[in-house]
Amino acid sequence: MKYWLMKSEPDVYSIDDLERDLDEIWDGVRNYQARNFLKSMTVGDTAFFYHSNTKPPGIAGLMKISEEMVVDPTQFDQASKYYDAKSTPADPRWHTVTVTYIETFEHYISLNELKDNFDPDELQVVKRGNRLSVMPITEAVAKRILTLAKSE
DNA sequence: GCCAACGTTGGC
DNA sequence: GCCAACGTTGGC
Repeated sequence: MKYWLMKSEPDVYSIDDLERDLDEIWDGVRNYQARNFLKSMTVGDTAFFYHSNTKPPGIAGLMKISEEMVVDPTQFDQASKYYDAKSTPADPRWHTVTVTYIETFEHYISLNELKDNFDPDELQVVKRGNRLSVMPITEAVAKRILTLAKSE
């Protein structure tokens, strides 16, 4: 059982969208380090849904991994901005996961609040200049984030 | 809108 | 294999 933080721009796809859809393929990741984390996810893992490029950025809720090693369909879709001409169905380059909605936090945890509570070493998202869109989180840090979400 | 950070591309 | 140019992310 592992814990993750996954970023999405709410203008593109928000936790409200996931609440409506319940399940969604986490497509469009085109960074190898992030992809490798996606490939190491297993069904039942927990992920924090982080809203990036919004005011304020922060953790909006919780989801779980419901399907692992999903081939990202957008890599074969020529109409998609995520189309990858170098990827073939026989040897797909981009794997991801399906996520399932768990809950939206009543208490949205802003990036500033995360910075007040965590060091960049233990929670990479508070590190200045961090651009990784999928990152692992230790169980201890995950528990502290959940405690923050239940406060106030 | 600015810009720091940093990943990717391509010439050599 | 190096590295400059370029593109993208994402906070502010």
